[in-house]
Amino acid sequence: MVRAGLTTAKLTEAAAEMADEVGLDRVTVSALARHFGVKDASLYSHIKNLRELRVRIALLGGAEMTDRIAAAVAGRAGKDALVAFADAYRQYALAHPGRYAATQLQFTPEEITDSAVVRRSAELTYGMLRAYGLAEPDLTDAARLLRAAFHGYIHLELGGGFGHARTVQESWDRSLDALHVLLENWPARPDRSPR
Amino acid sequence: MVRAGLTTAKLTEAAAEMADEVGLDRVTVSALARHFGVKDASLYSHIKNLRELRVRIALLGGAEMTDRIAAAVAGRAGKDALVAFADAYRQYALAHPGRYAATQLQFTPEEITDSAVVRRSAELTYGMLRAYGLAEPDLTDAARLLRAAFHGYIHLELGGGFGHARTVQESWDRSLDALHVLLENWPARPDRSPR
DNA sequence: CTTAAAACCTAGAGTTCCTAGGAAAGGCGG
DNA sequence: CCGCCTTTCCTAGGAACTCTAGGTTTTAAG
Repeated sequence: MVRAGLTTAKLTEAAAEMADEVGLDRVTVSALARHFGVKDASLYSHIKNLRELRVRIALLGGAEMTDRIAAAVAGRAGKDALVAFADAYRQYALAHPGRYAATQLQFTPEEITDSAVVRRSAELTYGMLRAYGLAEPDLTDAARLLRAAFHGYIHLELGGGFGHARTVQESWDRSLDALHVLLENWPARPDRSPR
Repeated sequence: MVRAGLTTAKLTEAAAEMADEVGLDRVTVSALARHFGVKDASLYSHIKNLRELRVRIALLGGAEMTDRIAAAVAGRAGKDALVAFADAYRQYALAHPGRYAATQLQFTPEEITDSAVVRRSAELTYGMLRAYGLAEPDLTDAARLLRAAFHGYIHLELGGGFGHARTVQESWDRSLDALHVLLENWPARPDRSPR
């Protein structure tokens, strides 16, 4: 009998593909074992449990995504960089919804501490914002708002949360215009909180 | 033997409470049956399946949330309304993370068509934006960006996606300031797309 | 009191996650 | 070539969960 020759990497790749095709929640250990023509129990030599498999999908997706974004923003600044970042983000998420969904799981610190993905992603965001000349803590606030807007948009789009009257692409482009204007006119901080 | 006197409404309420306490994915039919001291199969007289239970949690959460938001924005306009809307949104989501998570499921059209929640939520958003004097399609674009930003912020906050150096509350307040400025200075539409 | 609906039950099929311990394949030194 | 050891994959099975089919008991209305 010829063996499947499984490795953790092969399992992760197949699981990621399956997640993109049928949805993350339908990636089960059983389904993955069936895909390789192998018994469920055989997978547990390569992964600790289902949770670990999902975290691996997330780390794979996160690394791929930051690679695409890094390539997109390279050599750009200001609005060019913002649009390139955002479009690369959105295109990856739409092309790989399962991997993207995995990146949105809640992680414990030890699940991601040894990974460079988080740090790299933060560096990219701050680099993209550099041209706008913001200083801390405005920089952090702006980065958080951007991340939230990007993720929220994708999440709503994937979930069908938008009607069809106006295409999402048009709204997305106009929202990026608006966010660019926002970053160029980031409001001055009040000396003390008026609220 | 005294009967539990189950109804669909009681099940939904208990399930929602359970979701807020232990997380939506740990709300199971079995756990709910145990909670009422009843066998699993007994619940299927009141709910069709687990999916329906989750949808009901979502509709309950959505209705409660729009009620809170409606009360918060009543009598306010402009930035007051924006801040009231956003704060009510965030406070509900943080106080009821399980219900809120349920509202983010992907629904089929027939699961929500008979519900007024979606329409009411849209009305609130457009009403809140009225003072900014936007016309379509800018109104739709702005509404989408706001929804995305709110949801993205909450999602990242609940998932622990933010570091602790700066409190989320501060960033949130500053982001609302920024969004207010943005809405007051929504960029003019280009006659033809320059991208 | 009768009766019919509603609430709850037993029994069981099928899926999934995961563990424990055993067998077989492949590579390595002798 | 051969024994040996690591890795890969297996059988067996427990526990939890979803859901169906069909029966029994409670409740309330006539």
